[in-house]
Amino acid sequence: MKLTSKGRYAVMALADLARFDNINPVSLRDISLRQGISLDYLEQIFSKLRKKEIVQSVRGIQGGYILNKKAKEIKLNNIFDAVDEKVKTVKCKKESKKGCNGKLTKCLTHNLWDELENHINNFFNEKSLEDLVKDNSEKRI
Amino acid sequence: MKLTSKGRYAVMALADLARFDNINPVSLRDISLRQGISLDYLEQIFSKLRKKEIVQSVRGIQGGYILNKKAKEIKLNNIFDAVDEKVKTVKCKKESKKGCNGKLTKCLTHNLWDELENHINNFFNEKSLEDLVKDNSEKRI
DNA sequence: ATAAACCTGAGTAAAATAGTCAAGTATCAT
DNA sequence: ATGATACTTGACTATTTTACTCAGGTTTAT
Ligand code: FES
Ligand code: FES
Repeated sequence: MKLTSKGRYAVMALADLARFDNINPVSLRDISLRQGISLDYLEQIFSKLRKKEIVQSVRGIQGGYILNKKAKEIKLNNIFDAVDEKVKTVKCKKESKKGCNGKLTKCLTHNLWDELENHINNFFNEKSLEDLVKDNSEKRI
Repeated sequence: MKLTSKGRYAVMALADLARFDNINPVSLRDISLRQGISLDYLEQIFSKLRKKEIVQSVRGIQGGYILNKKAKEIKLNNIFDAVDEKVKTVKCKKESKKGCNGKLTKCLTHNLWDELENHINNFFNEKSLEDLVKDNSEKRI
């Protein structure tokens, strides 16, 4: 059970963006340099974030990205969703009537994994970008 | 973020074992048939479970495996540990002084991932095999 | 005009996963 | 004794996923 780079970098990059987007758009190049993430990879990630309306782009020179909502309103959940980092614990298709064994009953562990999935998603639903930035600025004092 | 087969099958197999180990050892062949898990794969898994003293083996005809502790005392945590299904959310080495960026400070998101890791592990620490079996026998009534 | 920066899609190397395969050894029922 | 059952071990491999890279655009401030 591990976090993938895509999810990790998306959150990292947005945390960076949230800290610096006060006045001007933030360029991916800057984020790339500050966070040590490949520029090409960032572009992939931000393309998805833009499509899900988490960020807005500003083209041209001096351009970059800005948050499309308040940091408080951007939950980790939204970010993960945008970059397709999904929490998947059950093996069966949830909406299907069939269990992972192909039978009509759910397997012995289905409920357990389902609980786990909820447990993890609760965490992601509660944490916002703001929490992240706050947490870090507090630490810097 | 997903669960791997190894972890999933380990828990599935042990849940099966916990339900049937009243009198006789349970053979992997039976578990394989009931749960639809490849016998060869089960052998890999149970080898690890035995080394971590979660199950005991009984060789020869009519042999199989039995739980080495009460179902109540076997936490998901122990199982996952045994089969090397580890929860890994931070990118850096935890004990290292360096962050994932190579710098001496931890990255913006380090604390977040650490919290997440704890959050997930709490779940695994609380759930026991007994919970699983109970949950399922209740459902069957 | 030109350089900074966004935008898009394809392609690929490496790692992890999810097994399979082969060749044993121990024990028990008969 | 002996054959069948079932555990034991280690190597091997196909598939999938991940984590990028690369190449070629388009937009816009200066
Ligand atoms: S995970 Fe849903 S039935 Fe097994
Ligand atoms: S994850 Fe620990 S420093 Fe980035």
